[in-house]
Amino acid sequence: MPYSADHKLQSRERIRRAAADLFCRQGYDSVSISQVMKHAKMTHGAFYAHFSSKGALYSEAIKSAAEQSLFTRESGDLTLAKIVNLIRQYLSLEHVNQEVPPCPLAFLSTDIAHRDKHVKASYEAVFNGMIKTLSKALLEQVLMVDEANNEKSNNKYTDKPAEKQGIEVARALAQQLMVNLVGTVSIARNITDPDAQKTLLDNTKTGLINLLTGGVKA
Amino acid sequence: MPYSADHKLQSRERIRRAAADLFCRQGYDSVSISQVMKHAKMTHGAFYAHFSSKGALYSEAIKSAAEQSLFTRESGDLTLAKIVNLIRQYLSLEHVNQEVPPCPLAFLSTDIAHRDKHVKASYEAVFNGMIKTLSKALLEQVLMVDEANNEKSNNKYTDKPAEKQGIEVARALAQQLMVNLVGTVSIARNITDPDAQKTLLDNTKTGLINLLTGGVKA
DNA sequence: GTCTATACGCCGATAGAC
DNA sequence: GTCTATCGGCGTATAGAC
Repeated sequence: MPYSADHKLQSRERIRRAAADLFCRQGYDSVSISQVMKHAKMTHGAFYAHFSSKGALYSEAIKSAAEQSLFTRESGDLTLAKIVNLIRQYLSLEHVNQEVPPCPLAFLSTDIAHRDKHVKASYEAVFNGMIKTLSKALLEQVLMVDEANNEKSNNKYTDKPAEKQGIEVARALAQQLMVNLVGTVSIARNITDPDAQKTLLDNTKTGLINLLTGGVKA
Repeated sequence: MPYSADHKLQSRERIRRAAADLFCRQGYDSVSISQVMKHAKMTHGAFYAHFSSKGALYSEAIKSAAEQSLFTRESGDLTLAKIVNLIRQYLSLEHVNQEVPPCPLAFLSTDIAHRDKHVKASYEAVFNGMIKTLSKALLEQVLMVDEANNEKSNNKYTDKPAEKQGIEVARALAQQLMVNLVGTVSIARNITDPDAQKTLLDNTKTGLINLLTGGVKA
């Protein structure tokens, strides 16, 4: 056995990472297998010892991109302050310009819509994972805000236990957050005027921070 | 002159529309010129009498898609009620599934990021047009809401004329609106579970309507 | 302006040596 | 497992007849 099992895993991982980087940068069709393998320091022919097709690689690349993205890297024991920090990084020019590992949800969204169900399943899994992480972290915050609000306003959810209601609110909040992040970055990538780009990013930034820190301006 | 000038314009417009439809459905790379021309009831070779390259066609197709999208079709003399209606249509399953002419901003976003500056310029022009239309319509609404709020809360913008401040708020509101619409549809397209898809769309729907009709729940 | 025919290149996938 | 070499197909773009 001239090659160890570990060596194969390492090669596979190099391909996965190279693919994640290139696909995020150029999209599915504009990246060739030769190109990926070249970045992974191998040749074209070796590819099929690791993946059955280009589509299968794409599915893996989405997960790999998610693993490397700032979302995963910063999400250990998320506090509200950390979430705010995450928002700032996500909506930074560095992220839009891919100077940091980008979020596949924003950088590959329309590309994925044209692929098969396995690829979409990867996207969906990444999305659900982020929602889960976020909503769990937001739950505590939501309960605190609710408690504060209940003192000065009528509670229209009195027919439900506070905690169960909180979970729903937290999930909805997490979804709103993700939608705003992905939408803003998706659009900002196609805006060439740097001032307009910055305005767009900043606008969402303040909007989201307002949303999370109580929701209401006045 | 066996062909009238009008005939040429008609042919060009057929190509433009066919391209808009196909690009939105399949993305740039997956659509061939032969395919576009077939939908336009012509053959491959005739294409270059109308456009200089596939990229030039793409740039035009983005504008064509915008012209046909529900956003343009419904935006004559926008009232708040019409905007709410627009939001409902935009965030409908029919739009996500492209049973109505789709919004290129949501359906082509990552695809466009990989093309040249002319293509991006088209995207940017469409985006700016929509922001302009929306913010103009929202301005009136914002001023009304401000007036109402000023009676029961402190106005933190007292150092600026109300109208000028209103324009900025309206633009910010329009951007937030667009970001939410584009982000939600971009993500929802890749969600296979119909229930999760519907939840996502509905969640943004209520969030945006709350945002527009005063911003605050309580 | 539209047609048919074709030049030319690139890509995904496979075959077979080492 | 990785290499080199190649097959088969399809893409953009062009040439030239009508």
